[in-house]
Amino acid sequence: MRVSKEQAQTNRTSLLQAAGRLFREKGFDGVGVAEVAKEAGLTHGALYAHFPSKDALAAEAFSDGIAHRLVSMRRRKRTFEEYLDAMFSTEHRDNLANGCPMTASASEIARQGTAVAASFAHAFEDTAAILEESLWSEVPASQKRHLAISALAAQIGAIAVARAVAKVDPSLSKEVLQAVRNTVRPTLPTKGGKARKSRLPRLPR
Amino acid sequence: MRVSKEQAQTNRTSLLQAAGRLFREKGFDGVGVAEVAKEAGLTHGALYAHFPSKDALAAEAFSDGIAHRLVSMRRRKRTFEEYLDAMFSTEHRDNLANGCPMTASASEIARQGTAVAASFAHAFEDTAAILEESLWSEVPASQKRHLAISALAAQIGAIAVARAVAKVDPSLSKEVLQAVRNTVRPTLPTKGGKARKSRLPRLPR
DNA sequence: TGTACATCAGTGAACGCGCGTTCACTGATGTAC
DNA sequence: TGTACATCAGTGAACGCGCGTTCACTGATGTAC
Repeated sequence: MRVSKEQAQTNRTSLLQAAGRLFREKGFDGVGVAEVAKEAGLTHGALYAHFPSKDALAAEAFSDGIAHRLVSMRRRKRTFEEYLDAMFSTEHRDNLANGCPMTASASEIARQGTAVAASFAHAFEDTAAILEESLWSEVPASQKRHLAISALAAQIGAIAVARAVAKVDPSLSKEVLQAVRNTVRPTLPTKGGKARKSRLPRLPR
Repeated sequence: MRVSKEQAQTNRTSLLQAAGRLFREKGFDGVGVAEVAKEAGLTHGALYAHFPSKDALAAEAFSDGIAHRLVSMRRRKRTFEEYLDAMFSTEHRDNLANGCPMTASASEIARQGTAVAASFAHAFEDTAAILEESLWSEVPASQKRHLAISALAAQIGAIAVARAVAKVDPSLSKEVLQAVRNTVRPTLPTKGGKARKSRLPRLPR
């Protein structure tokens, strides 16, 4: 039966959230539309009143998931090092459902439709831009984008590997996170002596 | 009808190769057993004379693909920098079919069975060990494993991202490969002055 | 070496199943008078 | 404000389809004599 416009909008949001979470946890091919609808408290038929296809749902759920992450990153600003701590943490590794959509689906994106790929590209650029802003002023401007991009891409690999081996070799899993985390930490310009690895001045709050 | 033992062995190998290639190209869920069998010149029923299930086929095809890569890496030794050149190349990015199985399936491994995950863990350790040996003696022994692991994991992320955005933003795709490649290059100990980024003495052949 | 027979890799029809999608229908919502 | 009616979000049965797996059968291979 018909529902109010507010209720319809709420249902649409529920579908997007359920889809985002389930796709992150089980992959695009690992979840059916019926499961998504059920999780949102609806039947599968209702889904097609909101989205023309599963593909369209996937693309929109991905964008939506990223948008929420960007908002929360911008709201509570952190230093580059603090972002690294969060990105390479075992908590992030173990939290598929609420983790980064890019990280969850990285190797599957190339096999999805163009809509999902375009969402991914924008998500990557936007997230890298936030990371770039978090780098303190000591880092030469010319290197900031370079650093942000490589930190983000390297983290996607590190988390994917850490998740893959987590059950089978937990110590390797932690080792990978630590190794990559240390590698992407920027090297500051030398001051007469040897190069310093960053030891973090905080951004003004 | 029955075939000779040699032929049966050949067919088994064909199945493994076809499975490896197709799974790399389209993902585990993107290929059916019928397609694998057809690619190997057989019917789907024959597959079950060689493997108990699709899962078992996937795990063995993965191990087999890695084994072949390790053999070819060990045969033609390269320096660490040469490995990096190959790993972060656009050729590797565009060659799903013959690329690294770990890179092709990274974010899907955690959702597969334990057999595939165990194969992945061994593959990662073995590949990292070869990279570690390729690092020239100037690098402190204590850092070698660390460097090898982070280069490998970071590369998996870089290639995944580069593949995801290749169609939609080719210049970002190249930028990611270059940025991560430069980041994982080891920093040599300083000699009185500033730190040097590696400029590559060759391994003895 | 030649013959009879057991073996078993490979074939292809058939199985149940869950998938994405469609559609006739329901009934509360929103609207026109 | 009250009534009649059009709208349309949501339901659930049904669609065709391809999936992984099973199995009775085939016939060349391998083996025992």
